[in-house]
Amino acid sequence: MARTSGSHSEITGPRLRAAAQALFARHGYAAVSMRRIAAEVGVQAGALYNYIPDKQGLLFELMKSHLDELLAAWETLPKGVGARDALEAFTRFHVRFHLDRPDAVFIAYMELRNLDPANFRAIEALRRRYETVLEDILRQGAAEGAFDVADSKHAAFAVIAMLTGVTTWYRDEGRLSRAEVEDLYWSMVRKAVSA
Amino acid sequence: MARTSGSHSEITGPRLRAAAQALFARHGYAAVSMRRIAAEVGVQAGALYNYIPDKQGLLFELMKSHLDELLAAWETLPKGVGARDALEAFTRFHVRFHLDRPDAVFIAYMELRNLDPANFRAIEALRRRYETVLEDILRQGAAEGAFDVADSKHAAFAVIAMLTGVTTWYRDEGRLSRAEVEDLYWSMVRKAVSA
DNA sequence: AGAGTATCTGAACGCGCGTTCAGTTCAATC
DNA sequence: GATTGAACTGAACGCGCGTTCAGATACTCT
Repeated sequence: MARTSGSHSEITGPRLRAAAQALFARHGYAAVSMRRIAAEVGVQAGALYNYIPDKQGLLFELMKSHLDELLAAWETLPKGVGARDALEAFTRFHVRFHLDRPDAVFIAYMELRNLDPANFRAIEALRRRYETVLEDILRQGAAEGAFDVADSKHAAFAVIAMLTGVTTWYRDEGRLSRAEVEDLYWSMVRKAVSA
Repeated sequence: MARTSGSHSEITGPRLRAAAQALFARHGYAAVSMRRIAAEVGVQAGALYNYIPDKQGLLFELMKSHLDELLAAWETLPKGVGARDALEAFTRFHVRFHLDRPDAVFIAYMELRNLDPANFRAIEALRRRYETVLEDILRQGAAEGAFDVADSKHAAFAVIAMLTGVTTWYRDEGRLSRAEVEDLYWSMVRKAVSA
């Protein structure tokens, strides 16, 4: 299925994921039916099962691909050497990445409890990897004396929570540009961990 | 109903709210059925309607009473006069209050999208009032020159997001005491807004 | 033109949902 | 001990759920 020469629509798979992502973000996984997703794509509900194993698999794939993309994007980002530069890069990267994908972010943070146990463990592991990125930066900076963080792990949690919160209020039509938002958060993060 | 001389159980109302709060926090509003709540209370589903108008009303009442309590608790808190002391009081109060009510906090932040429009507006207004408390503290501190925050409103959002994030990782059995957690967050908040 | 195949429809499956309500239970009151 | 009335049961209501699948459809390839 969905091979190199489909007869009807070659793009139903991506359209399905896009529709599910928007609906899950807006109404929540449990409140969105397969029929509603299908209607958005323009097919009957049964047709969706040519592209996904089941509803749970659809949720898992959305969350996994989001986190895979997050980690991959960070790893390919060119960055400096010092802890301070790394922290600034991380802060700006996180804000920018999250502002570009509000729906995926919302789902990744809110639908964890709707994952099957095995899927939950897989997603948690990816999330933990990302948290460790910041944790390592903070630890390195503390060792260098550039930062004053007594507890790198919990400081990392606090910073990520603060940064991710940007998605709850930022609107493209709003008063602040993305660059201004980046600056605002970088200013607070920089001071919060400073020696 | 539920007057001073009920025949069966005088305490079913509070037990219903407690059960619903725990289940909603754990599994989400849309994923919890009235029958499951009823089983937790030890009655049949129909009996619940002696205490609530409907499922939506139950969710609304949980969220509203949480936010009412939050605002009332802040307003009765004795506090100093300066912006710095007010910010410390707010920070410690917020962390303590939220650590004491993880389920209510979770629901208040995650089930907004399951509220009917009218209920949503009521809850949003209460939330906005609370955000304004911090916003005013930051603005006052900036005016006094004690803080360096260019944008009180968005700084308030960032600080609240950071503080509320404590509920995602804190466990009573964990390494840090509540006092240590308060100190940790106060240290970061203080520096983040400092001049 | 005909075969082959990816795709989708439309109906059906059993099930659990929120909510209602006539009837039952039971403690308090007279 | 009869009456009251709050509390609760148990069954029922229509409905939408996730999922399956036989059959129809429409495209590609020979």
